[in-house]
Parts: sequence; structure tokens; C-alpha cells
Amino acid sequence: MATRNWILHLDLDQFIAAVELLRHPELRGRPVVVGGTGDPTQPRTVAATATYEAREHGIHSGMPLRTALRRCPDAVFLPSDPPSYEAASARVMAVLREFPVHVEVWGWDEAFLGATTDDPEALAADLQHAVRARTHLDCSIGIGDNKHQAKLASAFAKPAGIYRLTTETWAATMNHRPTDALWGIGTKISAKLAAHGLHTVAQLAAADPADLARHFGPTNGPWYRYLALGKGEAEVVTTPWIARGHSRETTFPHDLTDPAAIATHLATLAQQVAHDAADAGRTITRVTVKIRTTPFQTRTRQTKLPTPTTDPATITRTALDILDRHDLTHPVRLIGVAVEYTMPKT
DNA sequence: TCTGGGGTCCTAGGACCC
DNA sequence: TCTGGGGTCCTAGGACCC
Repeated sequence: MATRNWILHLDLDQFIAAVELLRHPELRGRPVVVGGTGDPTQPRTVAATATYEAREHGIHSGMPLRTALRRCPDAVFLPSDPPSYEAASARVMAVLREFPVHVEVWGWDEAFLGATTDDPEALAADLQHAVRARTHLDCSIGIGDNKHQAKLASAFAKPAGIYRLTTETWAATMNHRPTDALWGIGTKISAKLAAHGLHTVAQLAAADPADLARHFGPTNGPWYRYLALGKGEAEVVTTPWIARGHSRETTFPHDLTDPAAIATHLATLAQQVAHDAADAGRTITRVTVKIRTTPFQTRTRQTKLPTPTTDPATITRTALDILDRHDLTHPVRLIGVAVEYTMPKT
């Protein structure tokens, strides 16, 4: 077998639930739901994850906790605890870096690995064993010629398995599937493609790029066809990601109608975001204020700052000025502040 | 099932300038 | 004067992902 380059995608199985069960072994085998502050009576809080036992009751991530409670009154509800997920994630990534691979971290529970080997399955099995031995966490590993293939392959590998999806096997594996099986095509685009007669991956792969560009945009249209052909980024980037921006938002359990209360909360968010930027050593070049009203209508207003800054007072004043441009005649369920960072010159 | 929070990137239209 | 066309920046919204 010839030695060549591979992309591996490692996906930790049921990551948040697995971390929680390590801390609460007595809950193993019980339906467990993690989300919010762990209070299932709190409105407008959703599940971050649910164990297999909870899923048997029809509970899934994204479901309101109140609904989950109704479906399974015996379920155990735990608060979300991002710092411990962060810590568990860091332990896993450290294990991966001990192998002769390039590691690109992709969120808490995923990583792409670049490897040169004649036996990627053996490497994947070694990785799984090491991660399990050192962290007690299971992972699935996809093997491909690029990130797109490897990413889809790791989903086929679940739970705790290994799956290879390459350019050679792409058509046989993917052609009959709906277009939203591709990584980057969701329900909206899939429906729009179907309206143009493109239902399957094979049909999208055979579509006219110019036609796609006309209906889906000059970049996106041809890119969808590229995905359907099984192509994708094949370079693993190990340098740390430089964030484009940052945001904080709050959904209130009960609507806000008092303009003063809205302004007060907005000012708090703006100051937090300004401090976050300063902590990250970044300057802010644009401020966006997001308001979601009942019934679930989301509006944004933004301003480019004349001069980049991290000054909390400037960010707060800008956010409050932007708030004045919003229509606040409807009850407010969400307030958010997002900022765009100045990108360092390269 | 009345619908979180934090991100990234693309698109389209209008303003403005030459 | 009553009408062009391109380039760039800004803004709002939307789609997707974890």
C-alpha cells in the first residue's frame, strides 16, 4: 500500500453528555438532558444535548426543556457547564497532538487531522484507543481525501467507529442521497435546489454551474456543485484561528417592554463585549445591535466606527445610539450586541 | 417542540465617486 | 443636461455550522 496524505475527522461521541456522565457516573443508563441552568421549568431554554436514554423519549438537542420535561418527567436535568467541556476538549486535543499528525481544532468536540500514512485505519484505531485510555471519551473517525469527505465519513462511523469516504467511493456512497447530506447545504438551500429539480447529490453534481450561479449567487451556486462532486478543502491549518468578531446576546424568559430596562441590559452586554475584546487584545471596528421581538422577528442595525476602539464607554454609547434606530413598539425577547474586529495586517 | 448562544460567510441594494 | 457605467463601501438580512 502506498504512503500518501489523508484527512481524518475526529468527532467525540455525545461529547457534552459523555463529560457529564464521567462526573456523575451514577446517572449512567438514565435519561439525562443538559441545558441552560438545568431548570426544566424555565421558559425559552433549550437542551444542549440528551443521552440515548432521553432520546428514546423523543428528546433531542434544541428542544425546549419544558417540552423535554413533559415528554419525560423522570429525566435528570443538568446545567450546561462550558468550562468543563472546554477542559475536557483541551485534554483530547493534547492527546491528538502527541501523534505524528497536523491538528486543526474545529470546536469543542471535533478536529481535522492531516496525516501521511499507508494505513489510515490503523492510525484512526490508535487515536481512538489513546483518546479513550487518556480521557475515557469515545470518538468516531472519518477518513477522506479532503475535509468534506472526512467530515461526512465520521458521521457514518458513529458510534465509536471508523469509516473511509474518498473520491473513489464518493459517487457510490453519496449520489443517491438528498442534497442536504452535504456539509454546507441545509434544509433551506436543499428545498430551493429541489424546486429547481435538483433533489439528489448526483443531480446537483451534474447541474450547469452558470445556471447555479444565476439562481444561487456567483460564489454559492458553483460551490454547491463542487460539494456534490465530493470536493473540499484539503489543507489542515494548525495556526490558531483569528476571530472575525464576537457577540453576546440574551433571550429573556419573559418579554421586556420597558425601554429603560432594554437600554440597561443593552449597556451591560456592550460593556461585556468591549471587555472581551480588550481581553482578546482586539479592537472593534463595527457594532451591531440585534433585537428579536415577539412574535420571533429579528432585526439588526449596525454602525461602522470612525476609529477602531475597545473603549467600553464608546461601545456602549454607540450601541445605545443604534438602539434608537430600532422599532421598540413590540415586546422584546432577545437583545444582542455583536462586534466586528479589526483584522491584523498580514 | 413557540423556537439558545456563538460564530462565519455570502448576497443584494443603495450611496457615492469618477 | 434628464442621462452611462464601473468600482467600492456600507448596511441588512439570511443561510449554515457547532
